[in-house]
Amino acid sequence: MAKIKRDGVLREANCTEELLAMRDSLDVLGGKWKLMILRFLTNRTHQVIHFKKMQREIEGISAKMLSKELKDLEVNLLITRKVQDTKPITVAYSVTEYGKSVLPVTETLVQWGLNHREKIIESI
Amino acid sequence: MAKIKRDGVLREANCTEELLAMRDSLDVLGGKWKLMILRFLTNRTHQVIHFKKMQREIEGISAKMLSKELKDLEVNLLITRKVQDTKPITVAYSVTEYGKSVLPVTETLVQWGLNHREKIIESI
DNA sequence: GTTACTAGTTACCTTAATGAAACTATTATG
DNA sequence: CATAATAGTTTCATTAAGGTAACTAGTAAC
Repeated sequence: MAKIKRDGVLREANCTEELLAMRDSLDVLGGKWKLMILRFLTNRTHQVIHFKKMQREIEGISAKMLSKELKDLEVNLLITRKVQDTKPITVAYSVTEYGKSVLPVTETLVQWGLNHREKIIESI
Repeated sequence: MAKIKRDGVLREANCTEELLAMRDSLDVLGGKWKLMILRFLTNRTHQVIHFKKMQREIEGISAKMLSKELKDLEVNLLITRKVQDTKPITVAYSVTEYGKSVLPVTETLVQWGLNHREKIIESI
């Protein structure tokens, strides 16, 4: 296991410390939609993404949940929200550089999900 | 984006497909405790892990939740449960080989959590 | 003036998730 | 006989999560 420095001394990084780090991640990224939204936005950094577009393309999410989750992600500096002076007004959402740091997480989840589906299918 | 074969033709893997895979992962691994438990067990494949030990070392989990989550993980073939004929009886839990396939997921979450904590601290 | 689009918000409701504490059962120790 | 350890289960309660549908507000097209 890795060594880390704390309280001025080197000591063994114990499992507890790893679990606490994971708890931090899950507090910020956990729940049904946050990682989905981040993945969606990260896949489309070359496009302007509006609220309604996300609601249409992220299957199953309601306006209420989308609105709430977007606020949470913005507070944690993972996405930005920009009102555009169009008529009717539109709001452009995009991932921040920091938000892009979540990509390895969503990538492992996508890969695991694909593999899991294969495993389920071949077990029938 | 990667190409995948479906319906006998090659077509572009769209975001929807990635999101569906992630949805599958979250359905199996989501929630407050499952990834914590898997990480804990994966870190201790060289030890025998009993119910009470997990309850003591996974901070904040109750007997009820631990019991329920362990059942879910067992159903999905991610862990095994073995009753040992000791007095008092003990039950040994361990990750399966398939359960170990979740390691990349927990690893990225641990790393992201460590990085996130740093970022929070330096932003004060 | 009615319909439709944008981007949400609000109220109401149901279900899922979680927790605390008490409890069962077995066996051993003092 | 009381205490303590194992591995949970059960009951009761609360909180969090999530859904539906109606609604606001501004603007434009028909």
